[in-house]
Amino acid sequence: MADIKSQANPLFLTEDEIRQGIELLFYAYRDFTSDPDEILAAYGYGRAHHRVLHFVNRSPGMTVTQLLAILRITKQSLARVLGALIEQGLVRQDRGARDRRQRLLYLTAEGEALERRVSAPQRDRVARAYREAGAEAVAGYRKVLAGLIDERDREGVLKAIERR
Amino acid sequence: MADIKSQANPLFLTEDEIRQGIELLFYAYRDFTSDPDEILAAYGYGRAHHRVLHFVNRSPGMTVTQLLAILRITKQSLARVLGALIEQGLVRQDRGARDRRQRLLYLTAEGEALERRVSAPQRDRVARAYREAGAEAVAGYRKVLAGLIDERDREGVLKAIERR
DNA sequence: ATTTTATGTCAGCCATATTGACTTATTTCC
DNA sequence: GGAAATAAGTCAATATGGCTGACATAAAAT
Repeated sequence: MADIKSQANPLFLTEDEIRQGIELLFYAYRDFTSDPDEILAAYGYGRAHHRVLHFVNRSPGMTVTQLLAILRITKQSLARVLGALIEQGLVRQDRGARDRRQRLLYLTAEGEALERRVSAPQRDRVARAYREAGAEAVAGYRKVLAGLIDERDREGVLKAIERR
Repeated sequence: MADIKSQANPLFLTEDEIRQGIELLFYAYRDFTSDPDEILAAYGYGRAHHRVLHFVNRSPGMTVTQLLAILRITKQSLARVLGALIEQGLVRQDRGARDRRQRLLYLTAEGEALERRVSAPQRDRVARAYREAGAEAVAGYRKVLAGLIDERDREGVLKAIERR
């Protein structure tokens, strides 16, 4: 039916097809992160702050350990970023009720406002790409990206993403 | 036919669907870059070196200006990385024949060998994800990622990626 | 009671990026 | 032919976001 060469054939993947898939991911990620980066720079924050705002907003009450596992950075690295956000009243910490060692993380109203402002163009970008590509393409996008995640924690990540 | 809620409906995108698309990209990119990072660390190189090796390998004879446009970094940032690769015999520079101001970039045999070694697990990861997702999903993946690229240079990027 | 876990903190280091200023060689344009 | 623009390189200073190692405290688990 379709031109064989132009189709991604699952039984015969050329090195070139793979390379294209790699480069597309590079370019998409490059531009996908550029919007928040620009906005945050004006506030004196960076990409690392955005990631914290995003995931705390997404899972209010998450622990520091959970956040570290998601970001895959050391607690010393997180400390500087998280400390700044707490100090400036964008993130709040509560002791865990069940486990009082834990510090549960929440965005303050101000933190939520900044998160929304910073992620707005990023959401718009994804929404536009989704609309233009169509529902079927979006399903494929999700399927392939999920397959790129390390297998050992793929299930957990997908569960976390889809939870609600 | 299918459950409406589980489908990405192009006419009614919920904020949650968008957020999931954002997070999937974050996780996929995080793991996608982890393989080369680990290998390169053993050689005393970093992610920036890998990007140079990748794109010079992909487009032998490209100019410094072209590389800067792709990476979206300053020439001072590139200088350190590119300088190290040249110094250690992984990248070679030739004067442009048409424009002698240009320095055309090529990988040496050694550079090609390292590029292959470093990108191998990354290629394997993408190949596996492609095979498991199937041809239709791959087409969707490509469509959405292309839509995430800045519109002003989307056409140029796609042309560059698909050229061969 | 001991060990493990969750979190925090100090200190030092490295990689990657930035801005700004300036140089050299070459091409392009008038 | 001369001025302006372009391609590339370089020096200096700075910021950001990571890292390792060492150590401390509180609370939970064994």
